[in-house]
Amino acid sequence: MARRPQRVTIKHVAADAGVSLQTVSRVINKEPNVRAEMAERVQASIDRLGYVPSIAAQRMGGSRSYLIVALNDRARTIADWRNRQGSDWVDQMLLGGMLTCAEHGYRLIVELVDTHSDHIERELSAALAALQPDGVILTPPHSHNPLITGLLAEQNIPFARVGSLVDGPGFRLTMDDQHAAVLATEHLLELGHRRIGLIAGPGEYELSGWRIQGWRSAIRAAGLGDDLLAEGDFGYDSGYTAAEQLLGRADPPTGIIASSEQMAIATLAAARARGLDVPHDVSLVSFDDTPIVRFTHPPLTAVVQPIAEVTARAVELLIAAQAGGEREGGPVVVPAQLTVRGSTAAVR
Amino acid sequence: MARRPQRVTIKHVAADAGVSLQTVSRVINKEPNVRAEMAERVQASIDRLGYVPSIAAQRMGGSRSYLIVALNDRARTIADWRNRQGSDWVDQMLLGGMLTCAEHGYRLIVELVDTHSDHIERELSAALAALQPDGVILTPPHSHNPLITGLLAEQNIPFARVGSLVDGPGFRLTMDDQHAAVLATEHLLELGHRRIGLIAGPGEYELSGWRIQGWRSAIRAAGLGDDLLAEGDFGYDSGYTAAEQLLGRADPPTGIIASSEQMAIATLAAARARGLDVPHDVSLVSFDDTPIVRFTHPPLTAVVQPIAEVTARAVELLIAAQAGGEREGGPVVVPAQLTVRGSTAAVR
DNA sequence: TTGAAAGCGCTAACAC
DNA sequence: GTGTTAGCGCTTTCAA
Repeated sequence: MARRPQRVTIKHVAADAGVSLQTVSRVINKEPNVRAEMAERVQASIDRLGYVPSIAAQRMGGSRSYLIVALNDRARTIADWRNRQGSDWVDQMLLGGMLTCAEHGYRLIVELVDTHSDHIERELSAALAALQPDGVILTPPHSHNPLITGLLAEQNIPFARVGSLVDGPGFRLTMDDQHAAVLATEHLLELGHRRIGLIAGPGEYELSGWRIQGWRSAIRAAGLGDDLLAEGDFGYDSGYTAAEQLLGRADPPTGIIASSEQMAIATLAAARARGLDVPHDVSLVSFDDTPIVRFTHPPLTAVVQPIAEVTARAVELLIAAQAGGEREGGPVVVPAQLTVRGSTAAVR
Repeated sequence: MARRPQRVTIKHVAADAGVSLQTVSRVINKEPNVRAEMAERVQASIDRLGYVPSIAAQRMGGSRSYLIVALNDRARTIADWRNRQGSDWVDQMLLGGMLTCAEHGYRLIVELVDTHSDHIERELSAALAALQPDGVILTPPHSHNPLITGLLAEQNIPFARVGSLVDGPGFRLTMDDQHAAVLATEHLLELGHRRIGLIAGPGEYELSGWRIQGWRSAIRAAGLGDDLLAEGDFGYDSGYTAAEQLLGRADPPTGIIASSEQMAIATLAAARARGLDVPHDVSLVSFDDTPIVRFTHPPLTAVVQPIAEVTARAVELLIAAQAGGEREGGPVVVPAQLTVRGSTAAVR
């Protein structure tokens, strides 16, 4: 490959504007202590020459890298992709994260790491060393992994923990899963259901517990028992098993809330296999509003998780932290909502 | 924010191994002219210290940036995302691109640019200046945009053109849309259909033409007429209109091939609105095997486009080009396949 | 085969 | 307010 052509550098701008490098640098970084008139002149040169700073050079100079890393679970992400079932989590993260990054001159880089790997620290350290990101977004189940959070804290890299509320360093963001579970449960209660089951996610995810709490509190507030609980791993097979377990009881639920899209469609299939009609024999709520759940028959009532928005907020927090804003306070909550579709109906 | 802690740099490794910086650099970059014994010693130090080179510094030193940019159409990508209908194109690109990048120590960065913008060159130049990627992947309709390809060629940045066959610089990759259209058409012919319509994509996409050619050649080979042609813009509304147009004819098709997921589900809806049963009154083939088309009723027979694999191949070509391999020759073809589902049946 | 010197583009720290 | 100096971590010369 031939060498790259001559780039426009800060030097060219400085020469063009007849000022020092430093002044140009100040203008680029919107620092104070530059006369407006001077700033304008420099900006004019920048525009004329079409100068854009190299982020590699900026990073080398000791400033930011303008890179934010989104860390996802490798196994789950790849599995979802291969299925082409796109839990669409990554898609939504990319949307929210990347657009917000772009607004601030940052880029988002998606990285996958093994959750259950003993060399997780090495993998993460390598990524941090290579990229030197200005911030990291952690998604469950990484969000509360002390190996990860510890490393990040130690290296003084701002990070956001999505879906985690346990104490510790890092910004915390949630979609208020507990409240979302309450919404879903109350929706079924209002339709007259008295036996409402929950297929929870794996205990390794904090949000699995929150959803159980929300479901339980709503159930109890209605004076009902909370024994219709099963657990899956978010995957289809486990959802099918859990649904069978619930539907096979002597007192089966008339309404089921499934903690993931895959478990919801598995429940749909399990109900159908038993000759049960959804929604008339069993109502079903999915905890994920993916493209798929809107095209099943019937389309599923679902908890809409604002993944894109949460990621956008995470990016903003990280960039603000970079800029020196030492935000403190509680977690950022972007509440999920319930979208009612054909899979829930009044109890027969 | 406090400063970052001391990183492990090439200096530490050099000191640890008792060699010069240059020797370490040679080992990192697997250059020849290093005695095996020496290389081993240096590698041992690298491993022990957990050293990973900074890509910013590598880039500054005049070497690669280890970054590959995937350029997508802003408006379409955002619209798809917002719908949460994920044409899942970006998802699949990210999968294929990012995993392959990771294998070679590269990262993939997704960038969005406006296709129909007059400042497209400025947008692109800015991204190139900031990131200095080692390669760029162009997706339709950017793949044959001379403003873009010209700029890239001029700056000597290797790039891959997905879904474009027109002459010019850059690697060309296709999923053999023409053949895919033949497959879809022949499938319908084998089912006994004699009136097979095509809802083509917009002419601005090269692949729209290829699909028309494939459909036409198969139709003609069967001795049939090729007048059942309508055009959409890949979106739902245009697909609905096109479907109405075809189905409203005096001699409506008994089989329709739609050039996108959205146009396929629009056709499904249009058929249903006319009281037509799919597949018994009209058979339907989608040109995109997204999560959604497998959950419509009936699930759609679809052309499966190997987006992830094409992107993976593109990444490999770009990295090889970086390394000096001046590959020449024809386009890389990763053929699409047909998956038969419930939306196609023998003609009644 | 190895090492020393210079420089990539930018910013921090300091001087003016 | 503005300019000067030094240096980030690495790779490219070039010399040994």
